[in-house]
Amino acid sequence: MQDQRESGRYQVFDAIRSANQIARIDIAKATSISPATVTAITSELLSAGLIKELHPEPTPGGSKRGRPRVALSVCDNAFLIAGMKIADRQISIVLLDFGGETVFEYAQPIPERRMTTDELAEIVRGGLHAACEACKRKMEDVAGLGLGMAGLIDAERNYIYWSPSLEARNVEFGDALNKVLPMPVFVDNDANLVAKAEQHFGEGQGETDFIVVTIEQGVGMGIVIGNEIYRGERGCGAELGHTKVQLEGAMCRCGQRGCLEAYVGDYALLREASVHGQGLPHDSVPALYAHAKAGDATALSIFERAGRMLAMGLVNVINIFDPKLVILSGEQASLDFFDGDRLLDWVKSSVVQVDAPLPEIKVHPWGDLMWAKGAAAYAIEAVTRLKIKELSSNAA
Amino acid sequence: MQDQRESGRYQVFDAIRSANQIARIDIAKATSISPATVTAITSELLSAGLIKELHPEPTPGGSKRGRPRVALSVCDNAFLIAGMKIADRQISIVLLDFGGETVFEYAQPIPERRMTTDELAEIVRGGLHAACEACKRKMEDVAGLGLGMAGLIDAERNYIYWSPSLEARNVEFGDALNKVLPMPVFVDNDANLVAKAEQHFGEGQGETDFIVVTIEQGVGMGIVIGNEIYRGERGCGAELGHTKVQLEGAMCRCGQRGCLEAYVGDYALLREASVHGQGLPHDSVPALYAHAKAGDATALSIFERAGRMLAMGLVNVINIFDPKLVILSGEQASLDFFDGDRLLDWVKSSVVQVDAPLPEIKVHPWGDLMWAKGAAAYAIEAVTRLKIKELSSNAA
DNA sequence: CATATTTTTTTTACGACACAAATTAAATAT
DNA sequence: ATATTTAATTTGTGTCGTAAAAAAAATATG
Repeated sequence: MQDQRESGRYQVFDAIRSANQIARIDIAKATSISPATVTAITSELLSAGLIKELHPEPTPGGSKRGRPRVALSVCDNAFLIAGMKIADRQISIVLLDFGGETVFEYAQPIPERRMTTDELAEIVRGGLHAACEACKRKMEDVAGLGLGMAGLIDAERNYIYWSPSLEARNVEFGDALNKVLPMPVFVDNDANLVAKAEQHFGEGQGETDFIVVTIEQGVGMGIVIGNEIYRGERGCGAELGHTKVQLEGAMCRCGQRGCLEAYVGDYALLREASVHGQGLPHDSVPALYAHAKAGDATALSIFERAGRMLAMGLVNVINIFDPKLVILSGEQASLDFFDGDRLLDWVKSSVVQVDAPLPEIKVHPWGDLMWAKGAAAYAIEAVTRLKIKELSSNAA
Repeated sequence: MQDQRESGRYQVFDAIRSANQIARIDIAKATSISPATVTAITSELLSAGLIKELHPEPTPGGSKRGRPRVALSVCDNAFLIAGMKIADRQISIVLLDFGGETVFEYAQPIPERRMTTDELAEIVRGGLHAACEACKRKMEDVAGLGLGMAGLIDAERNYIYWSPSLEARNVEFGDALNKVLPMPVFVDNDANLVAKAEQHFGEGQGETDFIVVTIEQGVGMGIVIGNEIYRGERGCGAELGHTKVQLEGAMCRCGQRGCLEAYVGDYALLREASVHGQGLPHDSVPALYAHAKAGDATALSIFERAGRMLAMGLVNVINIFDPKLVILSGEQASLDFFDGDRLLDWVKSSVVQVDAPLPEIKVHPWGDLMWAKGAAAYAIEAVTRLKIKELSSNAA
């Protein structure tokens, strides 16, 4: 984020991780760093134990003759990384090795939705401890923890302006966690972490600029510009869900009117159903959706309007950012509610028309664990940066 | 934009320009480059004629004793730079010296609004020629021309997807201009150029990240992130005016419905007035505004609704970018129409609420020439980069 | 089967660059 | 006159990345 100094080392390492396994000469090609420098850097990373040589050499892309290329890969067991998502009623934890492979998954219900800072910190500690126990690792083995939660969060400071999980506002949550956890912790808004997940494991692999829109209870957004999450001045931008789509519009749970979320959030759909009465279910979106599927005109119109509003939000994002790629990310069910194809048609007909290809819009359904994986990806990045910084200064 | 290689030289040069005059040691402090390197770089720039020593030494910040600091400043007369804005009915041209001081201003009516590519190129050439004549300079003296116009423009390619000034779509306007002009030309969307103008001459001086919203016939936006204009993938982002603020809303001149511009553009205001009849003027916004000022309830409500819609647009920008600074830029009259203070109150009450200072919102009225000055600032940047690149490669 | 060929990796030598430290320059204070 | 202070320049050093050369490790060939 701040300094691009140890860029060489980081670039090389990144090339290795994203390629999974790659020979030195291909690293040179991919990064346009000279082979000589690649040798220098890799030998350093090698002796630091961050990467390893794959000796059986499963002939990656090579040719028949000549010295065989020896593939490098990140040393999976160099560090253990944890990612955690704090949701309403449960926490999900994933443990990844340093290469990004899932080692263990774990979930645990939590008692209250809102807690004090110390209670929540204890929940985090306890959850991580339990997960480590369950897979017979020590918590001290975990080199970093990424933590995702809803709310307005300044990731650079591990600071929480507000979160539905916390009673207090303006919490130095990083401090509270450092008191009970031995490893560095990295807190971020969950939508940003979905962006990280897409970048490392999903549709954003290899892309330097894209936007992720998450659809669940609310609507979130993660903005990736130049491989970095864009966070704004105070770290609380990308609030697509509270973008206004109607002057003096529907009441949102944030207390303001006309927010996108007040039209497409689950509570917004149920609110409409309940007002109408007429036997429509108003306590479960899937149930309501079943009625729509069965052809109930009212239910259909509820989903249709919500979809149009969502399309409006997407259009605004595209008109503002002119991104190369937009990823619509959420659970399969949530995506179904809005009927991907119809949604995309609306979007395409409403963006500023240019005689150039429209931004690509990919729909990417995925499950609950991805939140935690995104958190872990964030932690892997941070730990890598730490370790490489250590390396650079040790060398000096 | 692409490579940060000759960063040292550029940083030093930039420090000199933005400080107007500054001693070497202060450059070192400001850029945290060592004095030794500053000496090396400045002597290079000096011998290239890009900067000069100010010998009378008007004691900048110095102290009493010791070797007196000698101030450096950019060599104003190193190059002559031109900026041009193409508007509906006229072109405005400004000639700046290399230090950013205005040398000459010039305006000229143009016959048609829409023209063929070659006609418009000829207008540009003719206008620049006339301006040079009028101040007794040769067109060959102009080292670069910045050109601003409305429309969807890919600045990096000098390519115009669409512009109200051109009959054709998808025009390689850079090529057309290169055929008739001897100097390099840099074309950009006018809203981006207002951002450049704010960055160099206005409220954006010294800021690395800010957003400029322009209010005139339409609504435009320029996004500055990390000192660079954000342009998006195809170079046609930041279309705030065509952001949707109402589902299935009012018809916009772009052919779509519900665009912000369809509520706050001048034609939108007049459309409302004309529908109502009742003696309200519907061919001049100032005239309509006079009625509002005089207390006409209908006229008032027209401006009020437009203002609320504009506030909605600003709120969306803030919720998405969480910027440090937003500059509202336009002619005094346009800003009056929307009543700055009331507008800001609406905005402040509708952004996502965080217990952290809100982004600063500055209102900056300015005149017609600023468009052209922004275009010139863009050209100065580009020419500087060219010259410093030349320097770097000549040294090698 | 020795030798040529090909391809990858490592080593070597060099040029860029920026910096710290030392030096020089140019003024004022005593 | 000489000391002091401050600014600018010079000098020598270390880092960094590269091109070119060398080495390594395989296959092809007569």
